[in-house]
Amino acid sequence: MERKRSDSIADQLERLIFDGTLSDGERLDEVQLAAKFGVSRTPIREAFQKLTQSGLVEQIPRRGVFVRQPGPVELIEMFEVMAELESVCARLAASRISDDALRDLHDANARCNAAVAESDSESYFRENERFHAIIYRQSGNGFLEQECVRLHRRLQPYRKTQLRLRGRLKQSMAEHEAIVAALEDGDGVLAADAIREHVAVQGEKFHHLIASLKPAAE
Amino acid sequence: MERKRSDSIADQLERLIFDGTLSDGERLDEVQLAAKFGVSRTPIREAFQKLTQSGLVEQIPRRGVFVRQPGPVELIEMFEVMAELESVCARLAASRISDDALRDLHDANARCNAAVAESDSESYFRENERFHAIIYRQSGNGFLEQECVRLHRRLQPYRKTQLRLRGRLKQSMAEHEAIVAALEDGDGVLAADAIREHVAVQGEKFHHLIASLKPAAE
DNA sequence: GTCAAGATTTTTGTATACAAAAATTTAAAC
DNA sequence: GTTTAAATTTTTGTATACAAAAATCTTGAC
Repeated sequence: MERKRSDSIADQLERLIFDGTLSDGERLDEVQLAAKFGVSRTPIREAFQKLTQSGLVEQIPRRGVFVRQPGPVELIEMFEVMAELESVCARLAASRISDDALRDLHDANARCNAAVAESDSESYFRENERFHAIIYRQSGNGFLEQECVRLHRRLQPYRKTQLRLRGRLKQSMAEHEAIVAALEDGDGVLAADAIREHVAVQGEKFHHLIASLKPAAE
Repeated sequence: MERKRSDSIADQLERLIFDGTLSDGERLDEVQLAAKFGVSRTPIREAFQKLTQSGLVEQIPRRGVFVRQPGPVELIEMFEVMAELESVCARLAASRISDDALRDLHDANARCNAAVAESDSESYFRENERFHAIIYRQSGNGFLEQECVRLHRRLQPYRKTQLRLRGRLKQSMAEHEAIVAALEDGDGVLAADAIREHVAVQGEKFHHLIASLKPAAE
């Protein structure tokens, strides 16, 4: 199953934070969680450190750990950074991308389209992730790729909220096509601008979404 | 002194890795280090996790932790990403920067120049870091700022090798001036290009440096 | 009744003990 | 002499025990 008990626990806690079961500012009790997971405090504490690393949790010495849900501002900021990082990937990839990778991009797009048609959100996200991962890889910079994957993964749960926005998916696919076209032309600037907009708009949409949900929640 | 025993140990191990006392691929023995630091295995293991997070060490389950010095390729990649991130900061800062911040940039530059004149590398690095930190801050994106500080800190030890390169510091200061000028003009594109080159050249210089050292070492 | 100081309880951080997995050594078979 | 398999030793991962710090509760003074 998992490599270590603490890894499994970290994953489970991560999911609980992502889906909102553990809300912002909530304190995570070591002994309580230890009992819940049927382990001692040690693996729980190790899991806490992993979560601290991902920024999902804040550890205050001698006080405990608290879940740290990024607020709207931080999320917008993260999407902005994601947009810029992907933009860099695209610019670098434009001159380095292989024909195989271009074929893979087309393939991922085709599968994405199919998923949209079938409203299969699960496979949509899988193929969308593959699309972006290919561009990261084709930047030719392994460290950049790593950083992109890390941030993409961290933003994943917030990306899902976009499914609710009517017409967004279809437009998103059109943007994918434009990005691939720019890469095929080897036009780095165009590809960079296209993907920056593509990602940045997700952050903005997300912003509008939560802004529109706010009044209803009160 | 420190918040926790494990934090202090993590810092000390970090320094040992940075200065090369602990070389690449070397295995870190828990009990040995515990004895050396006069603590139990627990804080050592916590320190390991922190180092894993910073990428300085690799943890292989059931096998142990191994020092992971970034190779030349990875370092070049990291400098490239740093250059792009700072470039983004400058572009965003150009339209958002405050007069106070511009004054601080001039001030940091003046101190940098003074440090160069006195060959005071300690204060040179402090003021250089301040210069870059101001630009990160003025991007107006807190998350971006955080990521920049993180990467800057990680590259710090490798930046120091540049002190050996004759004339580099003086040129570097001229580049700083050009960056500030572009920011004062509110020219985001120019500022972005200037700082990208400024940082990227560090990576290249570093590359040349290690390349020139390689044959001598054999 | 309110506030403060001390005592008690929690809770975190560290040490130690134990279990399971990997590495190493030893021994036996060919 | 080499190779392989079992036994021993190391070493990691987890549990438990203990100490110190923080939080909470209690009690007493005003």
